[in-house]
Amino acid sequence: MQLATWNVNSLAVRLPQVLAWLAEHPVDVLVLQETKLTDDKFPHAELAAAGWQSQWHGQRTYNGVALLSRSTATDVVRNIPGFDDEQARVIAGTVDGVRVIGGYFPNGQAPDSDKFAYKMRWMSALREWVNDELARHPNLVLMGDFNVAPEDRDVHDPVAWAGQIHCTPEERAQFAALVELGLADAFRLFEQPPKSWSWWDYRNLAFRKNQGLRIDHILVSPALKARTTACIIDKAPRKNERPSDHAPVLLTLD
DNA sequence: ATGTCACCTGGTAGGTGA
Repeated sequence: MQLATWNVNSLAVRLPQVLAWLAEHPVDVLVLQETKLTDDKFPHAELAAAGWQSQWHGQRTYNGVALLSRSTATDVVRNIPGFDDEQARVIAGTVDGVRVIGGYFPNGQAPDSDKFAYKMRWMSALREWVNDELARHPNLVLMGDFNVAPEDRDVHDPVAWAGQIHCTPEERAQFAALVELGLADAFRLFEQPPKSWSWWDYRNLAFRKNQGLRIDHILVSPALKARTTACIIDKAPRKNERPSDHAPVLLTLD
């Protein structure tokens, strides 16, 4: 079984690239972030024609998430239960016995901003809910754009980024708290090329210079960790004409 | 080099968020 996550930065713009990528990587599950589509505009027919069922949770202009799957997703949940949120950031469902939670974590903008406080509240609420979900679903994967670089080795220039958004101690503590629920960062279960990033700023020729951050993650429960055989970042779509600023992350299970 | 992109409003540019 293969699962993947990709922040597409507008599905209206990137649908052809998603279809092309799926044709090359016929994964069982793909969660998308930043679809930036209202629910009435979601391209479920095009995805169905290619062989993927869709569950989606969108809004105007910003955010928006989706869960694409070969098999039907059941027990679908939109956003964090009990957490009042105007923003569409979570889609969850059970596919082939695996509980899949796809998240577009808040960016947080700057450590002293209201948006950062929201990011902290959001991550705390997510953690409490994921803890409940883990009790119900031993086979669980939490993946998406976390907007957190967990360690300095996930940052191209740790000195320049020290204390900046994505790299603050508070965000890293929130990430660590998710891991402490019993989840494993699947990417770090394997030897990886140094300077592996999942996001490169559109500015400053950052991709060409490989100046990026690893902020897109796949966390697996203990039962799934035992089945995990690979986890890679696929940089290829970042080389497309008109790419997303993020690359997909791919998980392979036995 | 703050060297980009996507989307909105309200218009042939400017603001916002990332």
